[in-house]
Formats: sequence, C-alpha cells, structure tokens
Amino acid sequence: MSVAIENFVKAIYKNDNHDTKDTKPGNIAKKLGISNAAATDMAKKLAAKDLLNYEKYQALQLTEKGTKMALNVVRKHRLWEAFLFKMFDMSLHDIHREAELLEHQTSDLLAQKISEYLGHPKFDPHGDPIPNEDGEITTEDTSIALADAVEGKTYTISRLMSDDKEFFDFCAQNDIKYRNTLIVSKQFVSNKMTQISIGSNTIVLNEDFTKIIYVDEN
Amino acid sequence: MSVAIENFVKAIYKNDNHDTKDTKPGNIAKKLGISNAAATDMAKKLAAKDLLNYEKYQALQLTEKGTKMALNVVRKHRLWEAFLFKMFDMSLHDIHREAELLEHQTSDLLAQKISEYLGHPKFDPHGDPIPNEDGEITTEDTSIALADAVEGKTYTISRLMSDDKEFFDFCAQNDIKYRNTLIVSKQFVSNKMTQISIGSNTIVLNEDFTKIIYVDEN
DNA sequence: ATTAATTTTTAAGTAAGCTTAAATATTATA
DNA sequence: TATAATATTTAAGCTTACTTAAAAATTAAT
Repeated sequence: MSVAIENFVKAIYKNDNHDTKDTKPGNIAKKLGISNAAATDMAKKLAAKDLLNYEKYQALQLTEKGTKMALNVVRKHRLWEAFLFKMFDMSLHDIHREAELLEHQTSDLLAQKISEYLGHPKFDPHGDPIPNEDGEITTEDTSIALADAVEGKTYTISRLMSDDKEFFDFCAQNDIKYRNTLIVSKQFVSNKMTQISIGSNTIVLNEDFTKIIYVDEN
Repeated sequence: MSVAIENFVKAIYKNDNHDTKDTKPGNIAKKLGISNAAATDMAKKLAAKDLLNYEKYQALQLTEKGTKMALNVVRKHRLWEAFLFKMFDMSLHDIHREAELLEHQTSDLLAQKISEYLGHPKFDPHGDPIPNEDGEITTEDTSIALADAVEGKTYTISRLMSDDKEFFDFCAQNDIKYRNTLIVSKQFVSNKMTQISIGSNTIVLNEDFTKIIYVDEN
C-alpha cells in the first residue's frame, strides 16, 4: 500500500477522534493538502480495497481493515517520535517531521525492535498513546483541555495536540512539555484566556493554545 | 528529488566503482529491476537536470551534482546500517533492507545526528566507507578480494560486498564478519576455490564468495 | 568483413495520484 | 421554504515512472 493511501486512512482515523460526522472528503483533503476531487477519487478507490465505506455525500468510515492500517501507521509514527526524542537532541517539531516520513518506510519488525528498546512505551513525547502490535490503544483518557481546567488546581501536562512548529517552539521556551506540572492561577472566562504558573514562569495563554494542551488533575 | 531518481544516481555511482565503461542504461536497468527503455528515459531526464551526462549509446557519467546526490544517499544508507546494527539485534540483510527504504526519507539533520551519536564512523557493518557530510569518502583501500589472497597468510575481513540474504546468512553461520580474522590455508587455483580457517571452522569457498569478501593483510 | 546477437533507443500505452473547471447535491440563511 | 453559499462529485487532463514492441545502432562472432 502506498504512502498516499497510508496518509489517507491515517487522516480519517485522526479526524474521527475529533468529529466523526465531519470526516468527509473535503475535510480530509484540507488536512492532506490535496483537492477535494482527489480526496473523493481516493475514497472510491479505498472503498474498492475494503479500507473504508463510501457512500456519496456521506462521511467516510474506516472498515476494520482500514482502521488496522491507520493504527499501524500511527504506531510507527509515535514509536519514531519516542525513539528520536530519546536518542537525539532535536525539537519536537523536527522529530514530528522526520516521523512523518519514516512511518511509511518502517517494517513491522523494526517497529517492534524500537518498541522493545524503549520498553514498549504507552505514550509518545506529545502524550499521544502508542497502539501496540495488535492495534490496541490506550483510550482511557481522563485528561481535559487546559481551557476547561479549574482555577487554583494543579495539573500535569498529558498531551500537546499539534503539528505546528511555532507552537512547539513556544512550548520549549516556556517549560510546557509532556509530564510537567502547572497551576491554573486564573481563568479569564469572558476573554477565553488562561493564566498558568509553570516552573518559575507565569503565562497567559489564549484559546488557540488552551484547546490543544491537555492536562490531568494532580 | 524522487526516490526513483535517488536510486538511479546511486546505482550509477556504485556501478562506477566496478566498471565505468559498463555504466550503460541496460546495466543500471538490471540493477534496479526496470526495463532498458525506462532507464534510457530516466537518463535523458536526469541529463536535463544536470545530474549526469548522456550521449546516445555511451556510458552514463554522473556530474558533480549527481555524484553529490549519490554520495548523500549512500551516506544515509550506510549510517542507517551502522546505527541499526548497533542498536538492534537484526541480521545484516534485514538491516540492509530497512536502510534501503529509510535512506530516502532522512533529512541531512537526522543523518548528522546519527553520525554524531555513532562518533562519526568511517565504515558501516559491511566495511563499506561512509561519506561525510561534504561527500568526502575514505578511498584508501588496501584490501584485496579473498580470491587474490596468498596461501598461508593471515587476513582481517574488511568488506562484505553483497546485498544477498543467503550470502549474509551463510556469513553469520560461519563467523565471516567485518573485522574478524582468518587464515588462507589453501588456494585451489585451478578450481577457483579458497580454503580458510576462521574461528574454529575450516571452510572452502568458491569464487562467487571469494570475489565479494575483501580482506586486509595482517 | 559480414552476419548474428545484443543493446539501446524510440514510440505508444498504462496506473497512480494529483490538478482545474463545471455540474450536482447538500447545508445554511434570510 | 426558497435562495444563496458551500461541499461533493464528475469529467478531462497532467506528470512521473514505469511497461511492451519495434526500429536502429553497437558489439561480438564466425
């Protein structure tokens, strides 16, 4: 199966975590940077391969086979992220970009070797869960968006849900990283801003950030 | 530049080490498993990109730009081989197959990180030299094919020049590996066979093997 | 030095993965 | 609920990297 196909099923899989109804060709096209027409074409092609169910004008739904393929790609991506993060001094964004390519050129054997080396980690450096060899994934997610955190409470960062370089640069400069602790010192509800204390810093974040930083109550 | 292009210039580069005159489309086609016609087409295309010089019915010659590209791919391939060999318990052949894919999806930055981690090695686990970041490569090669070794002398294995799984399996079973020591106990000149002592084994090898095992006199 | 064998090249065609433009259906809005 | 805005689909076309078949050139062999 080609890189294009792997990326397509992966995009559907990830989109479904947010909004299953919105998994239509146009949405996937936008994420992949291709035209709507190309996405519709691909959807038909993948339906013929039993990777997804396609009905005109309806949301795309991965079959079991398609889901398995997506999970396998996601597994390789996140294993590479965890591995590169451990081995080399590289930014989370650079690591993400390498993983985006390597994920398609990695045998199941190598993935297993990497997983073994790392002690079969359950999460990558963004806090995203790593599916195991059989496509099983940790879904018990008690974490909440920072936007919904309660003033005065202490939390641990559990996920940084972004692919954006600037976001990661900002995080790196402000101690915002997976498993660090923070205190929500103020929620500016009407302005949709959140003030946090992290390390020795106090930072006010707007909604763009507080919706993609996930935390667990301590 | 595409994977197909990278593999094409790499094939020319590697072929030139053996026989520059024989670097014609048909030869490259055979190595890449594509038709002669496809190789001719590609040669014209790459000439237009200033990666090689092409004249009808003549041998293909990489330009400086083409050579640089080839060296960069070879560098990544051999760095991956050295890295995977160090990190994971995998056969040389499996490692080669992974490297064959990963080499095209590795940024210069990551290659540099791998090289750094390994202490900028000059050779991969087959004994092949690893070009540095600037495309400089250790060429001082005093080694000779085992076929040309002198009876009674002791040698160190310096290169295993093959991509073939069966060859590597055989090597693994017989202590034939990079940097191991052997004694040439007999050269059967008329039969083109060579008898060696290695570890506690005595093995008779035919020309197929003695032409691709390179050794340095101790 | 011819002829035969082999290679290289040209020509025509294919599949994958895209594109843009236009037609059609859906969704949102007034 | 009719209409406007938006999204999806269809259609036609492009590029890359191949293929096979036939023509042309080179190389090898007698």
